[in-house]
This record gives sequence, C-alpha cells and structure tokens, in this order.
Amino acid sequence: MEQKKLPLVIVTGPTAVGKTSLSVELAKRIGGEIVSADSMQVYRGMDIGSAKVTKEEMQGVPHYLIDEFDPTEEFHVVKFQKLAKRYIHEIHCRGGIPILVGGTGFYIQAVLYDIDFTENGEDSSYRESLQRLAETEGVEKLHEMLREVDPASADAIHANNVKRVIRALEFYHETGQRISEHNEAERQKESPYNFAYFVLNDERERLYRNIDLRVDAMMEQGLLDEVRALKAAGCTREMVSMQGLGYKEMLDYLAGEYSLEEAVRVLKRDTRHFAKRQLTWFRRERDVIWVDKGQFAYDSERILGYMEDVLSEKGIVQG
RNA sequence: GGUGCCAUAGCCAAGAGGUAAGGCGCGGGUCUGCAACACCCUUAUCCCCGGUUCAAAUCCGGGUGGCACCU
Repeated sequence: MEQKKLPLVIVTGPTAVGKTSLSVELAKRIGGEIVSADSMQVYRGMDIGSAKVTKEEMQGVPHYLIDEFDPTEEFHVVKFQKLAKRYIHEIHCRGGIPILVGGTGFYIQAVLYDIDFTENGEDSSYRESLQRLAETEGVEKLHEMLREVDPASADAIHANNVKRVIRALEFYHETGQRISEHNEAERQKESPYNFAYFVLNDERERLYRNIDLRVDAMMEQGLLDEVRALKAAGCTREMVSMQGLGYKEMLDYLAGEYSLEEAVRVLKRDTRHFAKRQLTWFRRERDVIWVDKGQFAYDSERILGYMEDVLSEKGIVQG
C-alpha cells in the first residue's frame, strides 16, 4: 500500500527564509520539478513584491503556477488545488518528483490532503445577502444564525470573523450539512502521497532582519513603479492580488493614505507578522520536518544532504 | 546654586482619592472557496522612602533622575 503512494516533496517556511534557492538546488539533485504554492507569484506582473523566482534562479528547473494568471483575475485555493493536482500528475507521469514550494500553508494543505472543496458555489447572491445583513443587523446577529444551524462552528469561529461566519452559513445553505462536520471529516484524511513536508526555519531575529533587508531591496528594485504599472493596468485595492504584501501598502501610499516612509515601515511590520502567522500554521500541521538553518550552520550543502537522507529513507528517492 | 515642570508596561499615552483606558511593538493562537486574507488572546500595580486617609498613580514631605529657565 505504501509503495503505491506517489512521491511529493514539500519545501516551505516563513517568508524570506530562503525557500527559492534551496528548492531549486534540491530539484536539480533529485530530478524534481517545482510546483509553486504561492498565492501571489501566480500573478503576472507582480515580480518584485512577491519576490518571484527569476528565470536565472530557476536554472532550467521547470516551475509551474508562476505567472499563470492576470492580477485582475480571481485566484483561490480551489483553482490552485485543481491546477496543482494536474501538474503533479503530469510530473509523476514523466517519472519526475514534484516539489511543492511556497509559503501559502493553506494551499499546501489543500493538495497534500486532497481536501474536498466541491460544491456549486457559483451563486454569490446568498453570501451577498449575508454580507448586507452583517452590516445592517450586526455581526452578532449573523453569528446567532450560525449557532442555530451549526453550533460547533459558532463556537469555533469568532463573531467578528464575518468572512468565516458567512462561509459556514453558505456551506450549510448549499449543502445542507454543517461545515464543522465536513471539516472534521476532512481532517481525518490521510495524504494520498508518500510525502516529505520540510519547513525551513531560522531564528526569529535573523528572519526579521532578512525581511527588513528584503523590503529595502524591493524598494530599490522599483516596487513602487511595479505597483504604479499595475494600477495603470486597472488593478484596484479590492482585488485579491492587490491584497498582497507590498502591493496594498504601495497602493495606499499612491492613494495618499500616508508617506512613502510610513508605507515601507508598515510593509516591513506586516511582513514580519505574516512570517509569524506562517510559523503558527506550520506548527500545527502534522508530520512536518523542521529544518532549522542554524542547526546546519547555515550551510546549504549540509541542509540539502539532510533532506536527501530523509527522502531516501522515505523511499522518495533511491538511496 | 536657585526656580519651575515632569517621572505610569518595551515604546507612545489616558488617568487629577475609590482600587490602572487606549494605541503600537513583542509573544501566543484560529484557519478546510477570497489565506501575503480574515479573526482572536496575552502584556504594569503607576521612580524610591515616609506621611495623611476607610481608601493614593492621583494629596503632603523628603530623596533620585530628566527637562526648561535664571544667577
């Protein structure tokens, strides 16, 4: 049974920890191809702010789900999952090893455990009416409605988290089932893959310092011009793509919300917060393999060697 | 040397007798169709000593430290 599971390597970690270069090196060593699990790098024209892998950095290693959508398009987990599964399948077919690389934990989870998102979901009128209700009647009202149909979800989701309350109500509305039960069932799932889930990590202080440096570098590389161009191309603050770090702050600056200096300060701060949240996410994921850079003396050779050992132990690569 | 002002959490900062707002930062957490999103939790006994009072961060006295002005 174990033997029938197909291989999947995951390389993730907080932003700015060094996933990109490490993953390319790993791919070269094990004959892997990279599927990006990054909610922002999928968009074309968002290069600097998303710290997108460059052509040179790829070193000939195939990358998927990079530059596949326009920033004006809606991209989300369901689309991600569908495409990622397709690419992973294709890589398997040609005998390669798919490496899922990126910092969007939710996306990784979606393909690793093949979470079921199937529903109709085309009709948005219901959620819009709920949105309106939240505005007129208050968030507590909405939360009470949820409690009536799905008390477990009401307990788990804070009333202020309108977005999630609406989703839970919508799920019940569309399927007649409680999302809390659905989630619980999905949680029990075993991964269909023979996987190795690497989480690259570093000391918090070093991570934060790198984040600050990287933001400064982005500014020097012309992040502001990149955002100006996107804005000129019709991108607005409400779009999912423009909620990415670096984009929202520059857009706010261009809208006169605050000074450029302040925008940079906020961007750095929010990026640090993001890294912290990512770590929280990975901490509660099961079966992750923490790869602390400090334990390998920051030597990528040693890190890669360790990863290869793990992969051969798991039978993902031949020893 | 004198006079005045100030001294509250890592930072900013309310509070002027009734048992310490808030913001930021830090830290922790939630997350199963927007996830670089959205949301939650946590963080002081008020510079020190003494006094008044049932009760003091808040009043009085004395220290210490800082700021301003004067000689």
